[in-house]
Amino acid sequence: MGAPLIPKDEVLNRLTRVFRESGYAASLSQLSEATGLQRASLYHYFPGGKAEMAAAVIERSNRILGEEILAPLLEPGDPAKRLRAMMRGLDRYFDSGRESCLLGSLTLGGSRRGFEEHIEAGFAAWIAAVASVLAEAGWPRREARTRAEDAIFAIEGALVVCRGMGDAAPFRRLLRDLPGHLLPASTVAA
Amino acid sequence: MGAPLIPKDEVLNRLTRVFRESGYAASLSQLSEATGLQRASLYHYFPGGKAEMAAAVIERSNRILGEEILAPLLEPGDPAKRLRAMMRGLDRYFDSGRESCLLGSLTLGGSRRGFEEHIEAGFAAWIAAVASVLAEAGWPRREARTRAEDAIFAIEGALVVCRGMGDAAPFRRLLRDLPGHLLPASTVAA
DNA sequence: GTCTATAATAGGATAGAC
DNA sequence: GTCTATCCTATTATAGAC
Repeated sequence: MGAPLIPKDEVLNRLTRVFRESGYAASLSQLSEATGLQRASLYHYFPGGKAEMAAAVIERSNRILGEEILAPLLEPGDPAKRLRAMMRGLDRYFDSGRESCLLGSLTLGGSRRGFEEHIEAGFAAWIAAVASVLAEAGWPRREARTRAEDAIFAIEGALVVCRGMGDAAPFRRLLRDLPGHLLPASTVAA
Repeated sequence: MGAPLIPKDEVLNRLTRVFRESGYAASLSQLSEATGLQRASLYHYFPGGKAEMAAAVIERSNRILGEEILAPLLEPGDPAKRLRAMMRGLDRYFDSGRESCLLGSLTLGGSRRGFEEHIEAGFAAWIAAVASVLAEAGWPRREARTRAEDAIFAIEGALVVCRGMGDAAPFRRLLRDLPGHLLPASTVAA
């Protein structure tokens, strides 16, 4: 005893899995089992308990979203290609529709717990990044914004429905079709 | 004591509210408070406990979905008008984006509880009804099906994102725009 | 059909040894 | 940094009176 069993980053990975699957209803038993750490050890990393674990997991998830999925959107180059790069990032992140969205899962259960602003920020950054590419692709600002919202709606909804239907295929189909639906007609083939 | 305080249908209404908000993580305390019935009285109506309450609530919700929201889609008349009638039904059902989707909320938490097929059936009926109208409006069967899926994705996703952002306006905007996006160009103005 | 009372279990969190 | 042991509360569920 004394030496870390796994790096804190790996602890966060495993906590994330549980929160994605169960939302804030995730129990300390589940979180303990997933990490291989006893309850008390989790409190060493997160003195604030479950609320702090959830907050840490969201903050990190938002950082990864920005660095690994939204980053391609902000680089120079063909907007259509960048959009397709984001779709590939999402396919990986959501394991082709088999994994839930952490932000979406944590919206359930209403009452205040102190990480609402992180959820809001995550969705906002995602929408803003997509809107920025669509504006660059030729859409007026307003149109780019609503199309970006629609894109995130479609992705989040596909995850919900595919979970409910027990079939992830429609999620993969959506990722394939989305760039063509979002871009102006003239740039689709680009 | 002995006489029913409220009709069973009203009990189901109130249970539904809680499950929509909290998913299956809803506690018996919450369900008891929402109905005004003690735990033991809930077990009188639902001997199978929480799982039976959830199952009853979904079955009834699916019936209402069919009768009050999908019914307009299956009547004769202009497809565009019928689609807009469904949007009005959804606006009511989801309280303009302020209320969550019961089916979506209950997809969280992974493990088997015996009502997965009701969730699946609810989504399937919804998609099939929309696809049927879109086919009638002129789309080939395959195209009608994928557009119907996309419609349900958008609605479910908008509910999730609006919950996360604390702003229901984008949901109302989506309901306004959807018919125009779903129908063939020639029929949009009809 | 509703209640009070109770049981048994699981939940979140803390103290303190090593 | 991890553990065992413990605390208190909440949870699900049942028994039985009225």
